[in-house]
Amino acid sequence: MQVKRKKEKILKKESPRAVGKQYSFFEDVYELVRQIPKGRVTSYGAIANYLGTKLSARMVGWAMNGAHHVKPAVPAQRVVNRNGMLTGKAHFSTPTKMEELLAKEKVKVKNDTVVDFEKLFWDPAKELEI
DNA sequence: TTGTTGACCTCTT
DNA sequence: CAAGAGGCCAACA
Repeated sequence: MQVKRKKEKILKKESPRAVGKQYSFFEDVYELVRQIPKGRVTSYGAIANYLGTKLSARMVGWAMNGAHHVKPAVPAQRVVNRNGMLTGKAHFSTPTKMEELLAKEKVKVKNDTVVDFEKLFWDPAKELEI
């Protein structure tokens, strides 16, 4: 994973355990998510896959869990599951926050699912050319 | 310190 | 075709 891992010092209080490592899955996830273009979306699996461990898509979700109190803000609303469903909307400040944020980016959401998900899908492996 | 859980994905029955 | 289980890593009790 040749992600632009800037030697930032995030994960201060977020990942006490990761402090010793300096870098972690989370950091890479945040970096990647921040690079998602406006109006585009991607999936947990794609991120996990890009980072090398496609089997740890769950961790991407965990990373998002802490994304709320991380700065700069991580556009977690652009990350959905494989079906384009807003599974993590419940974790936002309000259940509709995620949908609203996407709406501002001209991303249509219907029944908690991103419309034209396949078209708006942003594959990091391709866009960033691993 | 060990065990359970979690915003998921994929393979197997 | 539908349902179940496994697997990754980190946080929390």
